[in-house]
Amino acid sequence: MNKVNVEHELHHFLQQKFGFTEFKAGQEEVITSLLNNRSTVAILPTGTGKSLCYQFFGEYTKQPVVIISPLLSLMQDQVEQLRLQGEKRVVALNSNLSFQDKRQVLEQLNRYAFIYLAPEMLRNEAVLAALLQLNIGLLVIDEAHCISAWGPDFRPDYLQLGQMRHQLGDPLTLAVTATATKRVLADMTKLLRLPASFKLVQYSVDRPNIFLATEKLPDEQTKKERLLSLLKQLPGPGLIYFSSKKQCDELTELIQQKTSLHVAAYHAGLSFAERYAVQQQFLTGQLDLICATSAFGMGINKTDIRYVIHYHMPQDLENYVQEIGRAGRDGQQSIAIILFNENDRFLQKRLAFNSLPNSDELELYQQSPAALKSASLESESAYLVTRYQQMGISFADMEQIFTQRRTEKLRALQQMLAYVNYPDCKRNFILRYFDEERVVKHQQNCCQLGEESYDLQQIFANVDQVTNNLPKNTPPSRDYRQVLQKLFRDD
DNA sequence: CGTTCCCCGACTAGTCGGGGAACGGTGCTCTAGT
Repeated sequence: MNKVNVEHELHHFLQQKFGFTEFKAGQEEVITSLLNNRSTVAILPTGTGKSLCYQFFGEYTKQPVVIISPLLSLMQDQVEQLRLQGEKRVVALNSNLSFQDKRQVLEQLNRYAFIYLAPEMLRNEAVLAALLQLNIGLLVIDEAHCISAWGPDFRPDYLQLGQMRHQLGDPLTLAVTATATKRVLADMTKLLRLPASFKLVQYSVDRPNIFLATEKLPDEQTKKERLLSLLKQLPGPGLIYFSSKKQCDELTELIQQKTSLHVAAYHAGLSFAERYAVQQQFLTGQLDLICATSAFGMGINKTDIRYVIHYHMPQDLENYVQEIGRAGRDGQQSIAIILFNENDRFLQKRLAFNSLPNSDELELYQQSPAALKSASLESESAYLVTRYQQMGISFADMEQIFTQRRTEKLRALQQMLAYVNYPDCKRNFILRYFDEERVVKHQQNCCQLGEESYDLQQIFANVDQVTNNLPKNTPPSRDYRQVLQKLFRDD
């Protein structure tokens, strides 16, 4: 079949199976690359329908697709979405399944077209054995930046994915993410052990419809006042990010008291059910804004978020771009604002340092395996040391790895601070950080230069059209209570 | 790692400063017992 016919057939299939008339940017390129049997890394901006790429491949080739996903809620969403599309041969193989259900799924794994699981699940030998029986058509690493961002100090099983991939017979692989610097891309390909011939499909991280601003405030009190005044002026819905659960709760309460906005907090201190309820209320428009920690956001498909405010700047620009990328997916004008106080830098510094075991800790654990064992249930760093040991990494190497990792984190934080203080076009700063050679011309509605003031009314001049102009592909709204009941019917 | 805040004792009756505590994000899985 010649190229034109193939293209025609892919479009025809897209229309028939998914009901779309056009591919979004990058989708066709990724799918074609996979159909040519080339492992692919896809760096596509948020909201471009990355999951369609592998869904299409699975449906088109009728081969099973295994998706490695970082979060249970993300798997849940994707499974539901596929079921809504009429695909019933889909399963999330995780700890939400009862022992019996899990055994049953594993015995009949070949009945499923799409299998979701977390990297930790691959440690389970029964799971690995069942996957080996399968003729995997495509292995997908969803949110693949997690390999580099979470693997070394938080989710060590991400570091094992390359070995797991090899054990599964080096299947055709697709790694997808919205953000990756050259260094993160190098981490991904190395840790996944991708063949040198892999195809890179990369689009700019730039989101031109998001105005970028940073404001320096002398103290906490002025910061709060500025936040409240912004909330009274900004069109919603919106999102505020915090680096502390405590302050996230406190500010949620303050906003409830001082404004008429409907607001809720979202962080890991809440139960799964509470988090799910908040998320659904936000998606269905019952909440005007969410105050959240970095726990919120991955896999959130809300197209009309108008602003993302950072009450605390994040630890690096990768996270920043991920977080502000949740705004304006409908393509309409949106804004990202960092409220910065000099003391905020210490908060991030603490977080960067304390997440990793220090040399005293390592020495203690090395001398006393009993101390390590008893601590590993409670202490994050002891758990990490245990897992590194299981991977066959010596204490000496661990010390080196953690030291290097700390240095990297500090360097990334320095860049974040440099961004906050950057006097020139912030958009260009981001593009440079992500190694893009392209330079954008600074123009109206791009960003705030230096510390000049910016005019919200002018930026949002066309916002009235915005709120009434929802995109056509909005998923059908569901009553979250029904879903919750379904999820917890056994409890 | 570094700031902030609170307590308390010391020199001289309210301020100075030293010590110490608090601050702090992201999630998977498995197990035992209900």
